[in-house]
Amino acid sequence: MPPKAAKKPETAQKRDRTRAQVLEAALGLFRKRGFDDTSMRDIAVEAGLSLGAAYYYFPSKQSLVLAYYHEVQRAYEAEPAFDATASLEERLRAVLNRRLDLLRRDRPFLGALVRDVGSPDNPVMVFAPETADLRQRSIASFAACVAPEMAALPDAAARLLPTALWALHLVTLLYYIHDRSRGQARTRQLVDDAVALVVPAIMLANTPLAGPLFASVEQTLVRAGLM
Amino acid sequence: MPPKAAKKPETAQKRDRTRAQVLEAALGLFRKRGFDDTSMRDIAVEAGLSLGAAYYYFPSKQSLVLAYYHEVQRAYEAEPAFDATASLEERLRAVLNRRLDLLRRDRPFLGALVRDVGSPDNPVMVFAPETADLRQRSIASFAACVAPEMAALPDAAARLLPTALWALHLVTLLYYIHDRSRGQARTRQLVDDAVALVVPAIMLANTPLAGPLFASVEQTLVRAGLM
DNA sequence: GTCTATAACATGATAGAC
DNA sequence: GTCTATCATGTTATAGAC
Repeated sequence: MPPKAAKKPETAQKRDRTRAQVLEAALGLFRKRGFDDTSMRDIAVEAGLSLGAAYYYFPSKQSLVLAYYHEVQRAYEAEPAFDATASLEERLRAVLNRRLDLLRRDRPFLGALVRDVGSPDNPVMVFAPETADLRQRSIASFAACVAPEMAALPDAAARLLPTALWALHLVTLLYYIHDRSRGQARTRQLVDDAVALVVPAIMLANTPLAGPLFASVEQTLVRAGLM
Repeated sequence: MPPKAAKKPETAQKRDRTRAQVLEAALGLFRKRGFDDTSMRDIAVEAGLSLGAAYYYFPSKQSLVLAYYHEVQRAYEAEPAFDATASLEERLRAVLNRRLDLLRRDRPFLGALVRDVGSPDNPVMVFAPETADLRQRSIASFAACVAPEMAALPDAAARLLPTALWALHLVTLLYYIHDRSRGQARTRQLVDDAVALVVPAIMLANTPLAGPLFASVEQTLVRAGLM
């Protein structure tokens, strides 16, 4: 029998409920006052618990961030982001914009969440082993978006494409976080422009000249351990 | 007369000396024990000052990071990184490797320094207005490296090139920080590979087909306020 | 064994005296 | 300019309730 199996379902349910309460309290306060201006004590009070109890469920403030990431990815996967019969351009725009939509409410505190991108020791950073699962699921969702085109592409290009699109997604997110334009219109424009540039590039990957180029790029990334 | 002019040169000198002492103490401790394991109290003691006095010179721990950035850029500009008669490939490799060399001693704590990349409010982040001067100087140093080629390129491509190379530099730095291979050999390999990919791309920018492409890219970046 | 509460610690940062 | 005192907060230790 699995070691982590719940012996007492009711207990597990209570546990999950309390945990969800803490996360909910945290996100509510983050939205109202920002990440840095919300202390673990505030979160505990809001959740009706003591500080120690809050730490029992979330061993660090950053772990609340990780839980939030999971929540966002789950929400994304909950319903399809694009119409499979639409054009490549439309599908890409739909996916990238959907991700922005999902984060819209939380944009003011996203900056605090994604910090520590550069710290190799931080378990919550975008490239950490601890977030590999989320990363893979995110890349897979881009693969699903361009599945028809991937089938037609040369192998190396096809293997590169989903990760490349995920990287584009990260860039748009970073821009989104810093975007102070009304309704973040500039980010939406950037998405449109970037997609308009990327689509022809994907098509060009089918030309014979592009073959060796993509193979070289892939070799570089593989050598670097990035793929 | 300028408002910030030194009325009493001796005082200004002492001030600068004390400031330098604090920075020196901080960097020494960062190198020995890492950024997070060095407290402002440790730094103050090492510099022979009280905590409050240390904060008088550096209003935050992050401001020590900014001072460090300035120091590195100054060191880079102190002597030419490449031989102007060398090939484009050699020059690019020389510049990128030189920047890694300058940071080699401090690599273990670089991760802590570059964190907060995503926080719009952090004044020390790579894209903040407060670091615009450093960013411009860094981009300019790449422009100097490819000056001969820029003259031969179409306008849009020429304007894009230095910033693009600076972006490549940032990527190699991020990789360097996480690189645990012996002597960070993998980063050096990545630099070689990336330069080998980039140089032909720069040459291709001269073909008539590439003209509109670069113009589109530039328009996108300008629209986004990135150039 | 599962959960919760209280106390204490370390540290970044600030206020005010001199 | 420099110091001492103090605060706020992330985190840990520990004791005990159920």
